[in-house]
This record gives sequence, C-alpha cells and structure tokens, in this order.
Amino acid sequence: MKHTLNITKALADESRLRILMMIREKEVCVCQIVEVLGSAFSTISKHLSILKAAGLIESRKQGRWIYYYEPISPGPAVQGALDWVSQTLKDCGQIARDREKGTLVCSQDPEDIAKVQRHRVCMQHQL
Amino acid sequence: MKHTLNITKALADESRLRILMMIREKEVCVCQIVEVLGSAFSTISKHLSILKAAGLIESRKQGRWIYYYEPISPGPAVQGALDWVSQTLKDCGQIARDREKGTLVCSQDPEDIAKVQRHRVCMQHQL
DNA sequence: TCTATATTTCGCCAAATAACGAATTAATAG
DNA sequence: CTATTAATTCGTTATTTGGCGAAATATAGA
Repeated sequence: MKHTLNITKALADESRLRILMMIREKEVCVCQIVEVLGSAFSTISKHLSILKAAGLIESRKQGRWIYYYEPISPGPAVQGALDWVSQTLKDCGQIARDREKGTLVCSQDPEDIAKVQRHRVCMQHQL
Repeated sequence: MKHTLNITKALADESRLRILMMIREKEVCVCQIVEVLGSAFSTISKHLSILKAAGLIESRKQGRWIYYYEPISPGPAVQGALDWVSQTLKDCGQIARDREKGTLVCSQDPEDIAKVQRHRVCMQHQL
C-alpha cells in the first residue's frame, strides 16, 4: 500500500506530471526542466526528489549536470503508472506546449542554458 | 490535464484506494463502507464525492440506501486507472483485511447494519 | 588548493486537503 | 401529512503539500 500511495501522491501534481512527460520523451537535465516549467531550481529539485523516491525516475551525473531518465528496470506498478500517464496525457495541450518549448531548450547544451540562467539570476539580483 | 489530475488526486489517499478496492469487488452501500473503514459518515461521503467527480465510481439509490459501483462505460483513462489500482493492490495486506471484514459486513442488509449503527450513535451520545 | 557552479536541502509561508461534528437535504416509511 | 432516516454539505481545525529564497553540499575546473 505504501508503494502504491507513493506513486499516486507523486502523480497528484501538475508540475510533476509535466516533468514525467518530458522525461518520457528523452533524458533531461534539471536546468532544462527549469527552463520549460519556469519554476525555481529548488522547486524542481523537490519535485524530482519525490518522483525519484517513488521509483518513477532515475538520475546520473555528468560533469556539473544531473540528468534524469526513465527507470531501467521498473517494477510492474511503476511501469503501469508510467504507461497510464503517457496514454492519458498524450493529447494534452499543456504537454504539447512543453514539448515545443522543450525542443528549443533541449537542443542546447546544459552549458549554454546555464549561461543564460546565470545571466538571468544576475539581472534579477540587480532589480 | 484537468481530468488526469482529478483522477490522480482522487487516488492519492489511502481511504479512497481502499474504497475503490471494495467497490471493485462488488457494489456496496455507504453504510457498509463506513463499517469497514471505521470513519465518520461525513468523511466517507466526502471521499465518495471526490471519486465520483473523477468518474471512478457511480451510484444509485434504492430505498433509503445509496449504492456505489464501478462505472458502466468508463473512458480509457478511468479504465486504465482502475486496472492499475487493482493490479497494484491485489496482494496488499490492508486490502485483504478490509475484504475479510467486508465479507462479514456485506453479508448483512443495509437495514441490519443501520440498526447497529443507530445503536452505536445512541451509545456514543450517552457518553 | 581554492573558487565557481549545479543542485539539493532547509526554513518559512501560503494553499490545499483530510477528519470530524453539526446542520441540512432528500426521500422513505408509517 | 409528519416523523424518521441515510447521506450530503457546511464549518472548523489540524495536517500535509507546493513554492520560494537562503544556505548547504558535492564536485569540476583553474
């Protein structure tokens, strides 16, 4: 029951569903998710933590960047949940907009994205 | 997205998962759910309202009693979610205990259950 | 070795949600 | 028609959860 609840609670938030749909298409870096969803780094990090604890995503580190991807050997509960989410949201407008935005973002290196993000933080601190 | 979120949020609560598993097995009356879960009538009613709004259950009235049952023609999202929940919780201990308790409860008429519940409320008011 | 950096964790706050008792509603039974 | 009843809705309270900025952490790069 606990495992099931971890999964259902992880899925009970729009941002986390959007993140899952991004990750379903391809492995993505935290900074890329931040760009697409427009939330703070800390917020995205927290969402990712919940998804990972539920077994819905996995991560690896490369250089300074952490990439999140679909679990390699998901159990049946996780696999079923991921399939259900994909099927249910396949024609969703918000996901399509994210995909469009993500196409632009993910064609960039995390290095390049980081530059833009650093610059943006800088501008904000000057306000 | 809204429909998907309604479903995932409805599933993100233990009591509601337990209710769904009861209803999966057979149509049940509110008073029977109250007996098995041990919560207040108002609490169960609220849970049922959320499940119904998400399309996960349907209801009919017979005499003084309202029965809840699986949707007759569920859309793919609802059908997928119900299947996933059943599959995921089929070996769950809490569900087994509920089933055992429910076997005793559901062998009774709502009329009989109501008498016991009325008596119980009476005893509580005397305390 | 030290500095810069990407990300996570912490602390705080606002919003959302779960639980209950009381009040209300919609019927049924007598 | 009136009284009773099963269930729902409302109001209140406690708990959980989502969001952010600040602080902390781990590590790459100079």
